[in-house]
Amino acid sequence: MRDKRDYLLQEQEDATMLNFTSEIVKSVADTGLIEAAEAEALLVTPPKEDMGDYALPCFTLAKRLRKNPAAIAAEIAEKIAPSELIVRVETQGAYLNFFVNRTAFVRQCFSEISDDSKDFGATDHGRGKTVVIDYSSPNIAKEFRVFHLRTTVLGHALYNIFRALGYKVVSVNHLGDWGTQFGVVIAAFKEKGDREALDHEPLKYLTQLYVDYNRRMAEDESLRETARGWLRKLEDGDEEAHELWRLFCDLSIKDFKRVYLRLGIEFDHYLGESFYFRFTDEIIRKAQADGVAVESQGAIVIKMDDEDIPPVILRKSDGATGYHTRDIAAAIWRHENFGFDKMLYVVGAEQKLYFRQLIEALEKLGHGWAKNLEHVAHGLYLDTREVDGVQVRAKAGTRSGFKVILEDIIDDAVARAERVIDENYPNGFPGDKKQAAEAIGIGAIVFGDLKNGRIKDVVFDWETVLNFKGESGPYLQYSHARLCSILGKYGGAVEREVDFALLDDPEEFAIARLAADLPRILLRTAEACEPSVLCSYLVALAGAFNKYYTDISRHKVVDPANPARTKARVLMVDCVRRVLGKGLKILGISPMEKM
RNA sequence: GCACCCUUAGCUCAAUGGAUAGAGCGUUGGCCUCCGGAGCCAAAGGUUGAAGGUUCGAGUCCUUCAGGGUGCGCCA
Repeated sequence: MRDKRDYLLQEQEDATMLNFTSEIVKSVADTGLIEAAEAEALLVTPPKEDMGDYALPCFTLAKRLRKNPAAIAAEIAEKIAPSELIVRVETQGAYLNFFVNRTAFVRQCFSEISDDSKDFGATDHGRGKTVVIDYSSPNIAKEFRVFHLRTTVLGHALYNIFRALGYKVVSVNHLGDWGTQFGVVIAAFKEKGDREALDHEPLKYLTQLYVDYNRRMAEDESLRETARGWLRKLEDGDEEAHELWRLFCDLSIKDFKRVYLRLGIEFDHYLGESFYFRFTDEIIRKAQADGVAVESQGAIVIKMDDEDIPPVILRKSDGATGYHTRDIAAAIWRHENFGFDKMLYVVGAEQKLYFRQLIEALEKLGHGWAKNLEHVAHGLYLDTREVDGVQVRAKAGTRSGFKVILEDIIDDAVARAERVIDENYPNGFPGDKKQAAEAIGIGAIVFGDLKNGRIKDVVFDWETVLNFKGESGPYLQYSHARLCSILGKYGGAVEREVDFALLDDPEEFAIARLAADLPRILLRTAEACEPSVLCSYLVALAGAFNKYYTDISRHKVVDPANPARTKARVLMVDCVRRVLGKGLKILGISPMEKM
């Protein structure tokens, strides 16, 4: 028995990482100068390692106690006796700095992470709760463009995060498969449609038809009328219109699924707007009967409390239903069928007003649960281009002439990954090169998107996306592959009972602190619906390990001359690998074992 | 015109109201006899758009202004 304190800790089988913070909170609360809850909220990590492991700023106490904050800190410090977990308390000005028992910390951290009976990072935060996530939701008959990447990748990451936190998660792809655009596409196809071209590249061809007809429609009112006519026929159940619509939908979904498959995304439900059309008549009838909806300028609308906000249009003056009507029906149907506690709409920030209207309309219709709907707004992809010699930013879209097909971007990133593999493996890659390139290219694109704060507009920059160095998906994947490689070099099974006192290097403690943070990071990510939090965390973790690893003279992991230390370090490597791998999977990126 | 969002290093972005504002890219200079160089280290780069205010403490909260973006009844 090397250290009695370690023995004591071993008996606390269900100890969690939070023990360290709760011990600190308890010790300061015991002084009677501050409440436990307040202390917990104030607890921070010092900016520099030598200042301590946890810190409590005492400024807020100064006013209440009418004393100099530095004096208060000193007073508290004096009353705290060292314990098994907290070995020392120091003051620096008004800051109270705590130093933990690092061996105990490292033991607890790595024991928990390596415990296969527990899913480290997972919590029961969402047990018994259901969250519905509405994301991606592309429009039928329109190409899947780079703009869709944000909602698709964000929604998928949120899906994984909420699931990790114990929620029941239902993903819904609210396909844009109804509305005026179908009048346009059917009219265009009837006019000069080519079945062969359609079968060859459905989305590309349908988009062409749409763009072309749309442009001519702006100048020719009769074309507009024809399109409106086809939409009416579609809504009235006309057989020919319905048949064409079905064909366009089937071909489009097939194209979308090919992209989703590459991104590793599956939806629990593909329920487009057309599915909810059957409920809209009843909703409108009831809204009118209840006096919630009124006639206005030939349309049937729900007026908003704030007169400056335009009303929700349930039925347009031409008799067709609106986008809002189908979303109202969708929300009600989902509430009846999924019984959600929360529903997230992962949709661009430009639709903020739209969702505010939707929620208010649902509340007016008597659905109190509408307060559980949240618009998880994200920024736009912007394109930079020169106009009259100046760089301007503009929304990337078909109309502006900037057209980037998502699949083309994926292909380019994958091709780039393949080139890098060829450079690094002149004698051939030991494994499935195509598969590796696919995972790396997609990792680059997915991470390149998610690392941005979601509300920020993203300027699409090839240089950044295709640069696999630095803060990138491939950097994290590479770090993971290297961790795997070290374990492969070690060869044996990872042992969990090791001499933790041998992990006494400050860098090892820093790695443990980061690794131990995963559960807290996942909670923060979910609460803010902000996967960029998890992204920064993973970069910090990988960076801490890469730094440690590079100093081979001091930190050689596998060292036959020192078997006991090797075992301890191998456990640490395995734990970092587990945390990094878990984080990457949540983001929707493949953790590579070799690349 | 009105509403909402954004503005941090040359570029792209970080920073639960807390200590000296951090990364990456790019630039310059280092580091493979040894577990994978898609890595690591270092240098240079800042009046956090401007001015007030709240606070013990503001990149962060409030007000005004400037610049940019987005939206504003029958597109989805």
